This record gives sequence, C-alpha cells and structure tokens, in this order.
Amino acid sequence: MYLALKRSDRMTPIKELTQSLRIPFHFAAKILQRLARKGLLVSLKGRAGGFGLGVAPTEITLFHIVEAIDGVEFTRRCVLGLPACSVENPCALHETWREERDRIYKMLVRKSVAEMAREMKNSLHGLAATKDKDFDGYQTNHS
Amino acid sequence: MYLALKRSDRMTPIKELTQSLRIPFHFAAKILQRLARKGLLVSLKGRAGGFGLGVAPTEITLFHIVEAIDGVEFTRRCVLGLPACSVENPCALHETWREERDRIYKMLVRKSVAEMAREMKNSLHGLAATKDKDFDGYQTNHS
DNA sequence: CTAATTTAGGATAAAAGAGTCCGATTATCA
DNA sequence: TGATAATCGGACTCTTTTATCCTAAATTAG
Repeated sequence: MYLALKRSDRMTPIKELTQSLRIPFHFAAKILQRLARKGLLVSLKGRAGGFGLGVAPTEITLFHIVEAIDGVEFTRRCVLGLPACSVENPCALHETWREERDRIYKMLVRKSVAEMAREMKNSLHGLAATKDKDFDGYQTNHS
Repeated sequence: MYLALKRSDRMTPIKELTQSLRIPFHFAAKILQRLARKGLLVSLKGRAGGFGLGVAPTEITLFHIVEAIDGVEFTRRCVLGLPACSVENPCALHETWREERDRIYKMLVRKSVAEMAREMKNSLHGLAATKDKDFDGYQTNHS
C-alpha cells in the first residue's frame, strides 16, 4: 500500500519505508523480498535502488499477496484436519466450510491493493508524517 | 462427536475413545481435559471413570468448542494485525472482514455437536469398527 | 577503480504451538 | 484396606513459525 501511494518512478529503499511505517527493517526486507520474487514488486540493488510495484496496483489483489506469503493450501484443506475428507467422504463441515471459504476467496480476489491503499491513505500519511523521530528502521546497532 | 453418538449412561475412558478413533492417547486426553474444565464434558476418576457429555449435544455448539480451545480473540482482532484499528480508525479491510467474520461466527453458533455427530455417524462407526487392530491408543511403551 | 549504498539469501535465534510424559490424585471394587 | 483403573495438571520435548542477523553481490557516483 505504501508503494502504491508513492506512485513515483524512483525506487523506494527499505529504510525509507520502514522509517515511515515504523516497522523493523529486517522484517520488512523479508516480506518485500518474497513479493519481489513473485513479481508483485520489482527491486534494484545499489545506489538509487529499492523496491517498486512490479504490476499496476489495480492488478495486484489480496489473493496474490496471500498466495505469495502463505500459499493457497487453505482452499483445499479440510477444516477439521481430516486427511480422508472429500466430496465422497465429507466431514461434518465439508459443505458448510466450503461456502465460507469460497466467499473469502472471492473477497480476496476482488480486493486490490489500489483500493486498499486508497482507503488507508490517511493513516499511512499519518504514519509517514511521524518519520522525523529517532526511529532509524534498524532495531539494533545504529550503523 | 464420539461421545454424543455413544449416548450411554456410563463414562467413556480415554483409552476406548482413542482406540476407536485411532488417535494418540495423551493428545486426546489434553483436549478432553480442556473441554471438561469448561463444563462441556464431565469427567470421573477411578474405576468406571472416564468422560461423558456435560450438556446435551444439541446445546453444545462449535462456538463453545472454539471458545474452549482457541478463545474468542478472533472476533475482535484486526485482520491486518494493526493495534490501532477501530471503527474510528478502520484498516482497509475493517468492514469487509467484519462481514466474513460475522458469517463464520453465526455458523459456529448455529452448528451443534448433535448435528455434526449425525452427519459423521458413518465414518465414526467405520473407525470404531477397525479397533481390533494392534493399535493400543498409546504411541510409545506398550503398557 | 574505489567507496558507498542497497538488496539477496542463507544461517541463526527466538517464540509459539503442539504433542508427550509422568507423578499425584481420586475413585471403585474385592 | 489394598490393588487397580482412571483423570489431573505441570513439566518437558519436539516441531513449526516468525524474526533477526550477517555476508555476498550488485549498482552507481565520484
């Protein structure tokens, strides 16, 4: 969302993002890295390097992000954890849970990063406004 | 569900249940213990001891079980994990997730153990029928 | 070419969760 | 009253997940 709101042609370094959002550097780094590997973000090393969107924010959905971070196993897995659960041999929640799961799936596919970023514009701005505090984005040794 | 299907006035020892269901003894013990502490089950030590339903199976809902095992934090927690998320300061998914969460909550409250036990009668019987194998309910030292 | 900056990715550490074990306690039966 | 059959609950272990750290590689400015 932060990158979507920036909409600049330059790359955004992890450090800038984590200072604005006040989250740990290495924590964000791993997440950005994973999203970049999936093509949702692009990255560039070295000076003037950083991260940017790899696809238009209207095209990135919550489902893409869930897929990149947690995988899609939840769309198949029996909610009671029974290995033998199937249409032929359904558990007590097979159909009931399929309905809920399908709704959530549709919601994830529907919701874009562009939409979410728009809705959180104010709070993300608010966070960015506090960036001139002494939070350097690194949790430990102030390098 | 197993206890609901038994519907006997005697108590069911953990060992019988775990042999029928082919699950580890100590694993089941901990779960039964927790449900008993919440009053959903009753327990009795000593000879002729074991576990039984503490309430009619029509009165025990999935929500009661989720509450006893995992707690109800999920009904409050922001799906994005933001501590400051609230109606006044909603995250990008605040309302969307509230809808899904409410649906699931209603489903949990609606679904009773009696209903689930009825639906799984066949597979639970099937499991119980295989109990004369060499599975003694304990994972380790065959006491 | 060198120094500075920035991400990449593997290694490690910390935390959480799940599962197991065991001694203590309680109850029943003979 | 002693032997036996059970649960109780804390301690322990194992696995998984989450978070952090560190070195290498890439890129650019000077």
